[in-house]
Amino acid sequence: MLDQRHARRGDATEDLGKAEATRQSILAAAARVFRADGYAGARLSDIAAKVGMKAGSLYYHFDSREALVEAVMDLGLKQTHETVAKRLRALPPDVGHVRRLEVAIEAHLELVLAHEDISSATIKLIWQVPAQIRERQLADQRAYGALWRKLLTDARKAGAIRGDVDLSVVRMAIMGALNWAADWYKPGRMTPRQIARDIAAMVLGGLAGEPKNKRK
Amino acid sequence: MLDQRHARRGDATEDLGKAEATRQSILAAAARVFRADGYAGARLSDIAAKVGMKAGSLYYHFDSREALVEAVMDLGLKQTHETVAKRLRALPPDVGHVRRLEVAIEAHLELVLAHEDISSATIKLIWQVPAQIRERQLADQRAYGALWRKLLTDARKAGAIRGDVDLSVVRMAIMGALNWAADWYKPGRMTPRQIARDIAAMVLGGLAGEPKNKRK
DNA sequence: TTGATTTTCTAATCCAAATTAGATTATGAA
DNA sequence: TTCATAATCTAATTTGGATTAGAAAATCAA
Repeated sequence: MLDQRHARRGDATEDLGKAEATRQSILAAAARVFRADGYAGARLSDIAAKVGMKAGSLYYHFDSREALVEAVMDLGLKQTHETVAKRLRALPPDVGHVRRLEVAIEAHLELVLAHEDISSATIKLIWQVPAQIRERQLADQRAYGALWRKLLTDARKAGAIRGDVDLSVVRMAIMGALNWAADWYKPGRMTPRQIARDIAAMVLGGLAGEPKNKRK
Repeated sequence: MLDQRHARRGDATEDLGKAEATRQSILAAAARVFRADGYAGARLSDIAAKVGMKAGSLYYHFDSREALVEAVMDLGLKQTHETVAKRLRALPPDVGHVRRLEVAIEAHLELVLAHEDISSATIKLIWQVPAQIRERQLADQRAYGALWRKLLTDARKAGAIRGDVDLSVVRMAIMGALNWAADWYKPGRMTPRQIARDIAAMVLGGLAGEPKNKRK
């Protein structure tokens, strides 16, 4: 479909052909608009304008508004999953379970708070989007959920985390604490990393009592 | 506007006059529909049907779709705030700070998970609704936020919670963990109270290490 | 250049709901 | 009963965007 005979040099990120390139920028623009205005409030014309085209032209790249939002979410989920997984893989193999959780929390949160990022749009959209799209999306999220489930069950097996709480609840509570940040965070006072540390400290160490390791 | 000469007996809950009574049932129906279908997906005709009337008739009670959703949210926020505050007030004055936090967490979560409740609709709607409504709503939430802020700062002053985390972050993380539950919770496996206990255990005691008080 | 193909634009058309106007029915006081 | 007002209904009308069809413009291999 795309004739690429001509495009055979440069790195993988650059070399996508024109259609694919605009497709990407449409996705980026859509993510921003959907994120800012919500699924209901986002207009195709807004998205198109951000890319410098007219609403109708979007249909050359996407079949419909719904197809577009679904593409955004697919990409966002994949990005989140891959980024977190990569950060975990990059850890030395002897790193403790609690530290691994801490790293996962930081990685996820940084994606959530990344300005104009597709990951955060995805998170916000999941409960706004038509039910049918949501079903598919939630199904896809299982794989990412599994990553976290494993993180937690491994930690428990090793005795690194307490045994008296339901791990599904814990997992969702962590997701909630992190994802909610997409909504209230305003850049300035604190960096994503600082926020991640505080949330990790609370989740892992608990609020009650004195800190295990006094920070700073 | 409402002639109540005739309605001068019975308790306060019963005696609202017809208009006010249907207004209430419209709000309840709207909460359910908005909660289930999202702001974008909810149709006035669905809401009207649930009350047993036609879409047009809603306009006798509310100026517009937006006015309706805003009324739902106002009521939901007020309900949440009042319920949590009441539960805290009901506590003996010598109850410790950590326990007070625990109670607030339980109360909030039970509202969030209450089936067909206006509180939970409000929480879900906040990020779906048009920006202008959201602004007003977030402003109103400050009062409720202040309740939590006080809970946390009092606890810290008393040395009941660790001193090395930002309390705003903590507060929002707790809200996130609790509010997110509105989305994933399915009645059946666990009760809202059990979930609340696990989240409170994590937030207050931390995941790492053994539980302070082994449960059950 | 040229023609084929890809990409975008313009200008309808479509459509699902929100909204409104006026008619109709309920209700309760006299 | 009767009247006035409250509450609802019916049946348009409006509206804001999504979607589409066909006309331009851009791109590029030859």
